[in-house]
Order: sequence, then C-alpha cells, then structure tokens
Amino acid sequence: MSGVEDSLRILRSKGYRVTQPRKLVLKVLERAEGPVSPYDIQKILQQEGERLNHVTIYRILDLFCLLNLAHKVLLCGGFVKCALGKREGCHRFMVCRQCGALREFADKALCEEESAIARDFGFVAEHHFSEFFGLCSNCNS
Amino acid sequence: MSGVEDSLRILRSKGYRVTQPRKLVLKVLERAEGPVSPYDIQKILQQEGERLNHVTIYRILDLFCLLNLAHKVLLCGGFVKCALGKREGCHRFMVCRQCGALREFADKALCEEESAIARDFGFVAEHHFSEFFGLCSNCNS
DNA sequence: GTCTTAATGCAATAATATTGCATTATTGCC
DNA sequence: GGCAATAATGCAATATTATTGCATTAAGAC
Repeated sequence: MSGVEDSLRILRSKGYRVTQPRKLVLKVLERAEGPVSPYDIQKILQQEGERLNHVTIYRILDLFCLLNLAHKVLLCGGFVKCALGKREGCHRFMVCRQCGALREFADKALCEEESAIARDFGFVAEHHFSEFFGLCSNCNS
Repeated sequence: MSGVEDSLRILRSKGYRVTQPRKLVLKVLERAEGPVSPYDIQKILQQEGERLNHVTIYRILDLFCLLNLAHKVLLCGGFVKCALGKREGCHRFMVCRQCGALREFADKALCEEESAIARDFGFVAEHHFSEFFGLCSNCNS
C-alpha cells in the first residue's frame, strides 16, 4: 500500500491539484524516520538536487494537516506523515533532560486508554502525542 | 508552601545567585495559569512596569530547567513552572484541529501507568506531557 | 564599604515563520 | 495536443523567535 498514492488520490478527490512540490513533500514525509521540520524537508530535497521554497513547504504542510494527511508533532516543531488507512496515529518519546537522548516508543494499551479518555470528553482523538521528560538509564545511574 | 521561596532556596544552595530578574521570572511562572513563552513572560512583566531583556529570560529559563525548577512544555514552545515538592508534573492537552480549541485536563491513572512504562525502559520520568489531537465535541457533531 | 565575579543588558546575527503579489504550471475543455 | 482559467508556487519583504560575544552591573563574601 503506497501512502503517497493514497494521499494524492485524496488531494484530487477534494479538488486540490497534484503538483510536483506536493509530491516531493509527500515522498520526504513517507521516507522520514521521524518528525521533520519544514526546513528539514527543504534540506533533504536539496541533497537530492530538488529546490523548493520554504514558503511553499509551509503551505503544503498546512494543507496536509487540514486534510489529515500529515499532522504536527510539537516536539521540535516537526511534522510527521500519517499512515493512510490508520486514522489514529501515536507518537511517544522519552527525552532525557541531561544528555538530550530522544527515544521513540509505542504502547498499544496506553493508546486505547487515551482514546477512551478522550471519548469521555466528547473528543475524537485522531493522534496521540506524548513525551516523557526525565533521566535516561545512563544518566540516572 | 511558597514555591517561589523554595526555588530561591534551591538556587542559593547550588551556588547560584538570587537576583531580581530570577525572582521576577519565578513570580510570573508561579502565577501563570498555563505554559508561558519567554516573550509572554517579558510582556507580562512589562505590563507591571518591569523591564527584562529577552536574552536574560532565555538564560534564566534554561537554568531553571537545568535545576528542574521549571520545565519546557513543547506545546507552543512555552515553559511551565514545576510545583516544588511534587517532582512529577503532568500536562495534558486536547487540541482541536478544526477550531484550535485547547483544553488542559488531568488523569491520575494515566500518569501512574506512564511512569510504570518509563520505568520498564530504565527511564525516570519527571514530567509527562501529552496531547490528543483531533476534533472537539463542537466540531465532530 | 570594597572586591570578585556571576549575571545581566545590549547589539548583532541567526533561525524560523508569515504576507502580498507577480509568475508558473495544473487541470478541464476543445 | 493546444488553450484558457485559476490554483499553486516563488520571490521579496517583514515579523517573530532564538543565540552569541562582550561590556556593564549588581549579588555575595569579607
């Protein structure tokens, strides 16, 4: 299942044009390991010989968020692509305040629990983002 | 229990000076309802007739984070003061992607569960920050 | 009060984000 | 495929946020 293709289909179906810059940004988000900032995206593309104005990238990311094709992860102001088909995305990080180590992890049970809590508030949570801030195993020993 | 006084004591005990700017920033953090950014702090102080250079505020906040007197909440790049005595802080927000509504809430059970997960990784979590991103009750009906 | 030096303020600059408008390129239609 | 309409992009200017080096100030020890 190609997330890029699916995203393009959604764009088209909502009356938005499929443009070269949008395809490029989608490709970067698709391949990125973690959250990438607008300027990260610009640099990555530059290394591949592609040039894209940063304003364009900002606007494309705004649109993707609006359409729920991407979402903003507030850690370092980056963006993460949402896997299509799975509407609920989950991003969890442990951040060490001493050495700055950043580790992403997953926890399905926590995810379900969070969804339940959201529902109790009448809120439909599409993405959970969480961050544990403290000392990693190296720094607390 | 005055958080400000306790914080000043910690500063002193670690060999840092108790200065007017540090006292002012502490007071703002103490009274703030939610996270405040460096420039928020500057504006708040300005309204009270106090002037503080933004560079100074950045440096003070960095120090407070280092000493664990405050911590960075990455939502909107703001800072939140840690209540002293309670080493574990928890900040949870629901953010509506449609209308932008921001609602802070608490959940003790979730907090404990998160601490347990962190421990499993050998990580000592001092603060949990989480964000549910989706549609609020107004926007999903 | 005086001395030491940590802490602050200032000026300059870097990095990130936003806006308006001219230009380009996608899409629908022939 | 070529043409017209206009959505999307690029550019220039500007705003906002963050960082650095150095001169000046003020906190704390005596």
